[in-house]
Amino acid sequence: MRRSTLRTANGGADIATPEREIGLDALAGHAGYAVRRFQLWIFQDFIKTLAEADIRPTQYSVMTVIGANPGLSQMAVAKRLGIERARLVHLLDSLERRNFVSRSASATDRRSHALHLTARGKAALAQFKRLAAEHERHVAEKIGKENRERLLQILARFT
Amino acid sequence: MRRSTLRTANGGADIATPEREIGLDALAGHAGYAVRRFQLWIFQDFIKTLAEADIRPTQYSVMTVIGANPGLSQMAVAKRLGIERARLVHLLDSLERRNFVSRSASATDRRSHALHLTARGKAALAQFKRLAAEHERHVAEKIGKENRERLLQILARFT
DNA sequence: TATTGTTATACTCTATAACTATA
DNA sequence: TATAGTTATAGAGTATAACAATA
Repeated sequence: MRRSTLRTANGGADIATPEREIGLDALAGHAGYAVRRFQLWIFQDFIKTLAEADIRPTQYSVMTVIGANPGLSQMAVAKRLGIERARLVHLLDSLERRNFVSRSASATDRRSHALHLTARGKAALAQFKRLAAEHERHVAEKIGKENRERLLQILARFT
Repeated sequence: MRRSTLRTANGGADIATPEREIGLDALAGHAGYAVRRFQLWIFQDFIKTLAEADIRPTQYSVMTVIGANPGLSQMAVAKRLGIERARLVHLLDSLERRNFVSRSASATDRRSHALHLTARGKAALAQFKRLAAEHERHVAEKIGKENRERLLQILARFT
């Protein structure tokens, strides 16, 4: 492999180019690139921090919205969170299998299901929220408390 | 479907709850949720803006880094951009098929390939960069020029 | 006719593991 | 032994299309 090299203080020996020496060129000016890398970091930390609960970000978002808005239809949840309705079917299947969420018949529209957390789901969500708050502290530690708040403010329009 | 309703100015008729009326609860305080929604918006705009060139964000990032650092190995590109080396193989296959990138034998390590843009790749990348700059202007219009710069600053450590 | 939930398909992405040829 | 590139597989995630039941 042709590797560019650089002089160092260690007696002048050539060492392989460290990762950070590879320039990003135009990429450095693209918000999307930085946002994507940050999002990967943040999801990895979320998954790791909530690993003991075996809950992923999307599952957490679905349970949180159902918990705060009992009786919502699948379409309403899907639209609110920007999830495809076809995908929500499988997400709910797995949450129902774990007895966190129930689909019951809607009183007014026989096409749709009313979504509720079960008693077990409510207790579980309380735990998830504690762990998620811990994850959020990791974010604040990583980028700074004020930067985190600025970020939330700037991006509020997308939520 | 059981739908919460609200009084409106239109003579007091009940209307279905609009999406925005569904509360996010704890989700509103999670940077990851906002970042994820923003990232989806930004990638969609990128893909749409570069549709005429048929180039996606990851392909663009790979070509930009190779263009700025000719002769890099696949491992070096993969590590720098946080892409799995197994995935980079397929990404390069498609870029090579379109004659944008070449894999040539490394002079010093017969296990690795030296990556270069072809003449056609260089010309194409110049066009991609013009379109990507247009996409970046959409981002600035969406969140504001200063907010975009603040964002780049806050997230620079992840790039 | 349109909508809700469902099923199915295809393609992208992520995460591994294993193989080969080299080092 | 370890590394670079490759192949393969499995699980998420995304994007569609089509269908039955119902509006």
